[in-house]
Amino acid sequence: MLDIKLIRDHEETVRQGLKARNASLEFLDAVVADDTQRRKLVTEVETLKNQRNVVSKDIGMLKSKGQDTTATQKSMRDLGDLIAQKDNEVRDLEARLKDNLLRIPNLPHSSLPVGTDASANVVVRSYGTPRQFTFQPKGHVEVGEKLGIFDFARGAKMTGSGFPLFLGMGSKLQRALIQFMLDLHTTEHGYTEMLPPFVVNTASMIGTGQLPKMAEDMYHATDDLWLIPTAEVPVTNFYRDDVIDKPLPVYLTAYTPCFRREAGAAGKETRGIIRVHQFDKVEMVKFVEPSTSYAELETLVTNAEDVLQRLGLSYRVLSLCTGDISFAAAKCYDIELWAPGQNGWLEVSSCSNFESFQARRANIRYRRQDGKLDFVHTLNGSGVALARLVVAILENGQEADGSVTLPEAIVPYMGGIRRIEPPK
RNA sequence: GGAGAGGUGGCCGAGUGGUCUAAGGCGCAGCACUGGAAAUGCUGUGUACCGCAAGGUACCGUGGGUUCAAAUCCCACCCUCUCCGCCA
Repeated sequence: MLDIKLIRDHEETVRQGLKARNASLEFLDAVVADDTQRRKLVTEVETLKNQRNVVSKDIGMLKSKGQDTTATQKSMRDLGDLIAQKDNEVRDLEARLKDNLLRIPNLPHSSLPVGTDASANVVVRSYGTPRQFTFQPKGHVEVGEKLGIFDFARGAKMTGSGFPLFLGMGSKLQRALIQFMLDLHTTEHGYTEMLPPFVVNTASMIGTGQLPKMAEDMYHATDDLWLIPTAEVPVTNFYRDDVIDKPLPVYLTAYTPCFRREAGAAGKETRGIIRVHQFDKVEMVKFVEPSTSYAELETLVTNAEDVLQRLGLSYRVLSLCTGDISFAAAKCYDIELWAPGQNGWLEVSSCSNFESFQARRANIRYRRQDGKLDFVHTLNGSGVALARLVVAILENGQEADGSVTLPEAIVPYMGGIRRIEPPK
């Protein structure tokens, strides 16, 4: 959520920012109009309330002296009706104002490349050199099916398409990678591990920015609970409506499954486990002092890169352009893994600085040096997303005989297994 | 799911319709006293919104309602604790 004062005082700047990211201006227009109207109305109704408070106090005093106050009470009843009526107007106006405000995306940071779509994203660095194959590398579906480590047909039978099912070494590999990443972030990068609920309430979804706009992209359960699309939601909401009582920065990390309806995405990358409705992910979340958030974003990205470097995978880091960053982000780096079977790049991490956008929605504050309360800056990044990581490991590690050599770093987590062999 | 108790400022806790402008305590900050400290004393100490300001308005779990006036009365809901039931 943008600061209403920023909109009030620098409307043109806000307008330019929204244009740069191709956002609709209709919500901004509505907010500007309602804000003016609201302030006028609030001033009016508060004057009336002051009148009522003063007179009511008098009534109390007069009554204690035994005087008759019937006439005053009658006129106050009318005043009360007027106040109630205006209060209702204010309430309706504020509800609409808030709802529209929640639909305005964050403003892009000045350092972003300008552009309308992904083609304007900029590669800021690359790591590793893609392996040269002596044979034609296969896609992960073919590799994995031969190894018997997943069974998409049965996943589709028990749930539906897009719900992958891992078996045997595939299942173990997922588990090993989760363990490996959590250990890395907790022991070397300074994060505290959390295992949060996998479903959250509506207030949490609003807090991180999924609602109200992205309701169609998520699974909504009974009791008004939502399946989380990312651990970002429960972990960031850990401090919702709180004043953080420990020194900043606070780093948290969590493994969770992620559930995404991917509404409208059918037909694109639907084969295998590249785009699915359920996947596992280790997420990193930071709560930081505003002045440090861009430096913190850089280290966040390197924390994610560290995972990939240790696994010996080739990747590139992209700075997303103004037209391609997500709703709540002010700046975002994507990390993409090289997948030889796809002959292309796979997004496995998205690291974003939300500045105070989420903190303002979720009301997450800290006490500044001068004693004043202020909103923190929040950041999060995948560290990293599974399934696609598995794709890269399978496709990069495949051998001519159909086996897959695993990255050295994961071997201890696999109980010493270095290679997944096809069943005899 | 059932029964009972409860939810008040950073914390503890009083307050059952009218100077509540929420007592008192703890904590914190400043000052005094002191060689320095402890102890003691004094002073200050919530948030948001409206307003150029003076000032005003709102907030006692949340949302409604009654009333001239609600922390206080009524209704619904949420959460916590205790016990019972069910249960991996």
